[in-house]
Amino acid sequence: MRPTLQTVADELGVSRSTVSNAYSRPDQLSAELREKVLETARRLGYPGPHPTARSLRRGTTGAIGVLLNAAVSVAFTDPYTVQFMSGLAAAAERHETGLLLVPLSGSDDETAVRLVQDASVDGFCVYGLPDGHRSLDAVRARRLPIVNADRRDDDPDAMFVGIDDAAAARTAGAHLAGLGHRRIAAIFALPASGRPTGPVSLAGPDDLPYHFSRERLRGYRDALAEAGVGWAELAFAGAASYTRADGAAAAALLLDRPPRPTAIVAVNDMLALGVLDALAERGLRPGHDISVIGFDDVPEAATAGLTTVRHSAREMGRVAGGLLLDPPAGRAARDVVLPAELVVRASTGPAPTEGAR
Amino acid sequence: MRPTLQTVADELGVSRSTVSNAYSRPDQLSAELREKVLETARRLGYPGPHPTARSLRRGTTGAIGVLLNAAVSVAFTDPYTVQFMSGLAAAAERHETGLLLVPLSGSDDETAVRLVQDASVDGFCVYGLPDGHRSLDAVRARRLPIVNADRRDDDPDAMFVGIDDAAAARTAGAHLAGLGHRRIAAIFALPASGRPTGPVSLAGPDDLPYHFSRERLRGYRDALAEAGVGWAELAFAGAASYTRADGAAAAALLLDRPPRPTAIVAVNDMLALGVLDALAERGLRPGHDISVIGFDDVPEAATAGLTTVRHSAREMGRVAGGLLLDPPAGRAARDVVLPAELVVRASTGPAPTEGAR
DNA sequence: CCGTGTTACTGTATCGATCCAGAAGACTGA
DNA sequence: TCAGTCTTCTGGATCGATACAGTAACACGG
Repeated sequence: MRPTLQTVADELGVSRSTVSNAYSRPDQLSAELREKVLETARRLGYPGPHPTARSLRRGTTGAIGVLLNAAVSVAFTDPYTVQFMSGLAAAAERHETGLLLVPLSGSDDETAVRLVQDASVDGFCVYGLPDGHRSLDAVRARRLPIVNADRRDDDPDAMFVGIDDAAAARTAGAHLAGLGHRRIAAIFALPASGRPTGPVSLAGPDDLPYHFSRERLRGYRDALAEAGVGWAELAFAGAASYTRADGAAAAALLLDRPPRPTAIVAVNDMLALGVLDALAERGLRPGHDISVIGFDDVPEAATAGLTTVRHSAREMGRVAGGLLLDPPAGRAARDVVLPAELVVRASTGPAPTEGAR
Repeated sequence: MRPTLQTVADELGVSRSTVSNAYSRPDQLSAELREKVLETARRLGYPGPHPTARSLRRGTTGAIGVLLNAAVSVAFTDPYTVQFMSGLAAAAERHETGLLLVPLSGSDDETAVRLVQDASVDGFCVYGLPDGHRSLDAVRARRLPIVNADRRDDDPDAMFVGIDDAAAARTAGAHLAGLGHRRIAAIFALPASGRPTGPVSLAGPDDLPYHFSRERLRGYRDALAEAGVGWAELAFAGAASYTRADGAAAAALLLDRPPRPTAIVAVNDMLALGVLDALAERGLRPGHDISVIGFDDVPEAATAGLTTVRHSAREMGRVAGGLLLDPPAGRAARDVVLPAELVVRASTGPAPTEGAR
């Protein structure tokens, strides 16, 4: 039988409490006895206090749950997510805390809810889930600390970390407009509800289920409106996921049917890189024939010469972890807005003059 | 106060067991009563059975622990690890199981042990830890299922998944020898014991603390010995970590002091890609001036034209998860050796004739 | 020698569920 | 009709620890 505290206590003729204290509160017993206890434990093959039992009694688990928007298996291949996780992990390391990845992806709603309910964690980091995802109710029901990363919802108790997406997008939009672009298309992704990549009509940014996409599109809308380009004049394509391949597929639809836009904005870099792929396939020169703007400034963006909005996913992860593991007292401090800036690279340039090509 | 099973039971005038059954064993009570219980629970804001309490009673936690060799924060940036994790996550998803990342990196030995002891998991996947890592004893003491990925140790109970590293390396070594290479150097990494990247002398492969490095070097040794190249004729450089940058640094040491090798083999692709970087910096042509072989065939290897040994990290992760979550009956089936094959690309070519350059 | 502390350890209640033996009632078949 | 089975629900034991109040022993100042 697996040895327990009691086993060790009996062997030594001391009380269970004393053995427990030997592990968790060394100041509660003499150094000699403690040594004797630990030695006996070693001899009996007692691996130390049972983590689950300890968690139950203590009321804390030493782990935080991470809810990812995509399949864990996909998330790992997305550089932005990887950076975010890397920051989160750094924070967890500092607090000697584990990271429990909750695989929500393939699961139906019911399973997703159960997974959230069953997660032994002290708090949740919700990363990029679409609004209204079934698991969100389950998360709230747990009444644990929650930090939303790159997303906001109507939960007044949830903490937040992210950037001012709308403001950043406004800057990017102004940049485009300043270059003379008027025929502009936008690419975003829609949750994997089986919806195919394709052109869509969009009454307004509010129709998008992802907070960051929504805000970013809102920023573009405002900036372009200021330049005299109305919402109705924009073209849209919805990708099936936030991946490069789907970005390329979405771009293809925009490029292959007239009127061809002079600029394409994507709500993140992966989609934008896909756009560049689609341009390359067609022999179109980014920044000359068609301007492209991404968002996030993942490492590949620099290599590809992609104009984008730079902010630090890693820092965001770090802050998210900090908020969960060491929540600041003030309510205001639980809402962290990180800086972001437009990085102009070769993928944007003056709009080609009408009929020049 | 947070509602418990009892709260719901009292409200409804039924027993605690019945409420429990409503959640966990629907066949044990009538559909109507179950609906009433769930409805009451919803009304009271009861989030479902407490995961920790349930785990304690049931004896299972619904999560598996992952011990990574590097800082979690670094691991996420290594493509091979990412692929492995992606496979592991896929397996976890299928079994509705969480993945608990145990951040061992920055921690001193004592902390590492505590983290392992405190992890609420049903099993451990040990991935690429160096032999003798302190946490390994702690893992064994837990007496949980263990699967070693890409590593073997002397624990007879541990399961295994990996490839036949030595055989694969032998094939690669034969390839090099067949191309006429005789002045050959090898690059590997040493655990982050503060040891700097630098040239080292190595009595034999056995001195390496990483199983896979050891085996791979062993394979090269055998193949080269067969071609008449003795161990003493080989040059070595130890990198501080398995990263591209450290690979480049290690390669620099080999390239900048005569006699310059005609071929450099690295125990993984990241180091090898670093070697290519170092070559590029010096205007040396891989496959002409210097041949380079990696190991793993990460996606970047194809782009870089790197000759390497292909095997699937993703599949390995998947198998590791399967072994943990659904252990096969037979002892033999708990030792899975996946296929691997040499992929010859542009980075290897005939050895330059002496003094040709 | 008493009162007050301090140190070192014990014992019981408790964390929040699940398990399992068993009871009560309904149903079945001969 | 009555034993036997099924369905539905109950109650107590239990998982393995920690918290906290309490006790005994010893020290120390006055």
